[in-house]
Amino acid sequence: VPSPRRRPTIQDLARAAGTSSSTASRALSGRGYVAAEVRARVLAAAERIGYVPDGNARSLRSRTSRAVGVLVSDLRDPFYADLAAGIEGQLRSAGYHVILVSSDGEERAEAEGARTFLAVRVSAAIITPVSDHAVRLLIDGRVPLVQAARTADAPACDRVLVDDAQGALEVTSHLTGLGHTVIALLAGDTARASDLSAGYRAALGAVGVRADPELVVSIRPQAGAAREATDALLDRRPDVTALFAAGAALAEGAFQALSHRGLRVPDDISLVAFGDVPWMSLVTPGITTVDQHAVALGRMCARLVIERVTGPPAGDPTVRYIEPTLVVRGSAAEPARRSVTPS
Amino acid sequence: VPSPRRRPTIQDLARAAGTSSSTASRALSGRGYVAAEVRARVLAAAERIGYVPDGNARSLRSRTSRAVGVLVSDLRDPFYADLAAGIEGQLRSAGYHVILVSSDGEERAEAEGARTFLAVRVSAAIITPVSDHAVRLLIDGRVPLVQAARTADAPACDRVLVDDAQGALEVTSHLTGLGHTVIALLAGDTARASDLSAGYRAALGAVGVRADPELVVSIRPQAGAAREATDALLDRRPDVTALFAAGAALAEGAFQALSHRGLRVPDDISLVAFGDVPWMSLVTPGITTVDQHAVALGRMCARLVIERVTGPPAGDPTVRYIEPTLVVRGSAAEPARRSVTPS
DNA sequence: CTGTTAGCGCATTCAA
DNA sequence: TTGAATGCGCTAACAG
Repeated sequence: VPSPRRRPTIQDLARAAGTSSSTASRALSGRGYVAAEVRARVLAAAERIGYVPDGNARSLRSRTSRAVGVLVSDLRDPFYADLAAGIEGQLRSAGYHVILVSSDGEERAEAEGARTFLAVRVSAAIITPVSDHAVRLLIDGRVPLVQAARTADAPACDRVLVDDAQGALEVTSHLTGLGHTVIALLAGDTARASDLSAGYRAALGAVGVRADPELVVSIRPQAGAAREATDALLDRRPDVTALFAAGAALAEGAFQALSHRGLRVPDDISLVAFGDVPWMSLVTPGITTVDQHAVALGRMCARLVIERVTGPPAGDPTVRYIEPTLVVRGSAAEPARRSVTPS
Repeated sequence: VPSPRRRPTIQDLARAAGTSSSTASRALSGRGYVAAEVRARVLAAAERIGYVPDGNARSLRSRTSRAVGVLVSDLRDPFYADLAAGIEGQLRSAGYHVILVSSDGEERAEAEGARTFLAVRVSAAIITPVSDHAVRLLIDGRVPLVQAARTADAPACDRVLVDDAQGALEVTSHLTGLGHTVIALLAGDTARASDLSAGYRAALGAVGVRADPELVVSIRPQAGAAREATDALLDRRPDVTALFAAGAALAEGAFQALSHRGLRVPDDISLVAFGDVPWMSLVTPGITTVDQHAVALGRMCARLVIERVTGPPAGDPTVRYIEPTLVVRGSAAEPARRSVTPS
């Protein structure tokens, strides 16, 4: 049957089922009393005439929506893709749908995305903000908010964080356990850098070595920058025996720089990373790193946001942590005696 | 100022600007006559009181929406992530927002997603369907549709496709050009497989060799399956000198199987792929492959869908092609004389 | 248990 | 050029 020009409304449905529209509405939503027999009749009619409730009208009237805004920095980055996938799956199975914005790290796009969320009356939002402008906008608009994996310094709201300090501690300890003491840290200039470097310093401290500021370099979190930085670092400090690249893209750059220099991993130098992406298990040797469980992180964000939407009013902001896991592969080994240093 | 409990409506805005709500509406939308001075006053007031138009009310009344449904098979797959990123960016800059569903390849989720799109009255949809159920649903609902990178055999609609046959032809020709004739094809059991294998066969035909059916294996498009299949294939046919893994995940599995067997690439065997993902440029040697330009593909889908929404009524279904590009790295070389075959 | 009534916030007639 | 009136499709009160 060629469907009618106009989409069937609840009135059409009511007519087809021989009831009033409010009864039809109750039958569909399950709220309020409806005779079982009538209910069945309505459902059957809906199926028959191909009735699909209009979400806009529904939201308008009921002042709620099944939409959740999701704002990530860059969908092409596997971390955010996994995060988004986790969020989407969990929300979908709870009956919500996702409005997705990938800001490409641009403040402009972020703010625009936040405004979109306000406009469509999302019932909540999950974001990984680079600036706090978007956060402000959303909070001012009274949108329940959870921040994922970042701690934009500004206003307080629910967060789900990766325990960056713990992860960095573990992977750095792995290095010190192997005997390394001259360990360089390549960190991205993001909100997460301070926790990461705290973990790094803690691990060094635990074996009685003071972090050397010259070995800590902060750069844009991109492979190209990491390549250059690694090169420069190694020129300056040929005594480093291990490199901690605190991010998947950084590890990529570092890895390239190392190969390019003809340095063998881990024989000549050890390399560890933060964040697990496919290539790390494909190269030889595999990269020892820490898995941040991005999908699980996404799921937890979704769960938290649903609690906030369906649960009791406010309460204090919640912070939950995802415990990352050390993944030992082959890229870290005991330091070699490379140079002719007397000692 | 702590914003009021209730979000400002256009009535509040009208009051604040000293006009009627209809004038305010015209001032905001830019449709119809409004004195320049009044218009400025309204815009200023909107800014001041933090007015954000209610998208639901707007859609309900105007029977249009700025939402586009995007349904991909698996966000965690870099191809779909890139595709989604391309779509989202292009749509956003055209003033649309994205409702994203990642179906994880499940028909169930796909259909559910399609129903969501209908419910929220998206003005169009872009999908990579595994079954045609979702396609049907959307077409029956008169939703302008473009299919991305897949040709679900069922109903005709706009499509943007990767020229799979051409890409496969190029990469296989690269192999034959090097002197290979015993080339195995590892293909996923997807809608794209037939074009891919057509290109493969064409390349072989061009140098006068008939494709050996025993060398063509069709499997689930996953690394694990590819690992096993590669192993089995090499046991059966130790004479193959090159492997074409027609998909990034397949290439991953094949690569692992090869390393595991202690086969050196490309000295002992050549490997080429279809689809470019980060690890392919990080391993040594880099994997020779074909770049399908997923982001550009996404952008083109978005452009096409916008044309359909804003342009003249219908017209015949359009098909556009993305031309993939051969990326030569080091994983293919002249075939070695490995076995003691008497020539 | 069911039907009637009344808007949700907005864009669009139509008169003025 | 502006304002008053109307209803998009639905659900929440209320009365039966």
